[in-house]
Amino acid sequence: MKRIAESTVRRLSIYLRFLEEFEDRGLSTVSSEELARRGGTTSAQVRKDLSFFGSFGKRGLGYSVPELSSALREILGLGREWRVVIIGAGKIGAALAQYRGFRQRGYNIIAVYDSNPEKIGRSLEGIEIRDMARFESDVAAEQPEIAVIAIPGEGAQEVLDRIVRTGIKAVLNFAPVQLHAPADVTVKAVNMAMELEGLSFALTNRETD
Amino acid sequence: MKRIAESTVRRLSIYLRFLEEFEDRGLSTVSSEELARRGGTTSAQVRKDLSFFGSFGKRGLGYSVPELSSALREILGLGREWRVVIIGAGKIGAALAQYRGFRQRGYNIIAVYDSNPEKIGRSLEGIEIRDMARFESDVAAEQPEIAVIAIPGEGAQEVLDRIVRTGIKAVLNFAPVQLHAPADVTVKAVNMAMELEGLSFALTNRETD
DNA sequence: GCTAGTTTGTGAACGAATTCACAAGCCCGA
DNA sequence: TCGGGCTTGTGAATTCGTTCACAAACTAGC
Repeated sequence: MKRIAESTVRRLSIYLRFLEEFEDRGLSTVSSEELARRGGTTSAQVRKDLSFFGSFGKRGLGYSVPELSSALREILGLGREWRVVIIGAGKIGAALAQYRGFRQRGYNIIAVYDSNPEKIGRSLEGIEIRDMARFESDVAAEQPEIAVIAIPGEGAQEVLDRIVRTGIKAVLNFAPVQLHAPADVTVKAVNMAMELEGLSFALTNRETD
Repeated sequence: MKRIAESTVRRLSIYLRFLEEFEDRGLSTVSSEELARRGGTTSAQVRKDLSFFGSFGKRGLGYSVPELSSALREILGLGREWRVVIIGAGKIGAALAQYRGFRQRGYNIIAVYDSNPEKIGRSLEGIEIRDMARFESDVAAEQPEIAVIAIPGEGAQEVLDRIVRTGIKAVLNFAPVQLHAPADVTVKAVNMAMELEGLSFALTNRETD
């Protein structure tokens, strides 16, 4: 398979969200034009994005909503359950544990880890908070595919190193630091500090162009 | 000024974070090579990024840490205070309100808004939860520059429309939906559902290339 | 079954962002 | 004060992603 741009994958997520909405409303077909308008892009972009994965539409008619959404779900890896562990039972970890969108899309949170004895043994929305000391042996036994880092920046690289050593290949990082991992491990960052700076940059450099 | 790529601005944020770390450690100069290694990019990229804004280094020596970090802070709009309002006092809104990194960098949360009578009048980490009905008149009086949307997807576009009508030009969106705004309003999205799908895509399409 | 009207899929053209490569400039030690 | 060793700043080359433009393929109405 040809290398797919990250921007393409992001747009596929967006298209899927609209398709699910259309599915709920019982619409049967949709054009690239319609998807583009909703997703804030162009119809050519939509068609090009889809063309990397195959040919899903009918000329003159558009795309079948159920067919395309099922194809996108398959492409995005939503056709199966994923086991997820969260590291850090602070505010962010807690907000993530309760987020319903996770389980809904097949991301199954199997445990939250923390080092704080106060928190260990309690539960968050029915999910057990476990001692971080157990992390490696638990991963060996339960084989989660995805780890979420939800701790402050200082310890984050160290935790990532531990995650990498267990063999987990996909990490979502909420700590506001740049992390380093081997090339075969995918790390995505959600960094609101960076987004805010993007906003103040835009506000600051507004009329100067 | 020439149009600056979003990716450039993101990297500037990353560089700044390292520079602040170096400042704390009392280091006086840094090379593009060092910044690149830490930031996961190349030295040429670092120099090109900076070159859009001026010439900050000394050939043969590198960049002065205090000078470059102060220049980056200025560029990123961190040389002043920004007034921020959060819409939504749920889990995400609460996590944001308590996040210390905000105030630290000059983002001053002046209020949280919600429509739930149970929550109105209470406070989150010392920040008042106000009735969403007051939103427009409060904004007119207090002139916040940045609004954060921290509510579920369904009401998000409607809230964005209200924000836009007040004249606020910068919005950070945590709702997992694609929002539409006029071109003069900058909307940044933090969408963990999308990031997760990027991860499961990577896991799914790993060895097939 | 034929024609008018759509909409896809995709090479080719374009534009944007990254990387290369090197002259220019600076520091330091002799 | 001169030369060797670094490191910046930046045009040019390259790579990557988006947009254009149109033939191919389908529907529907007559």
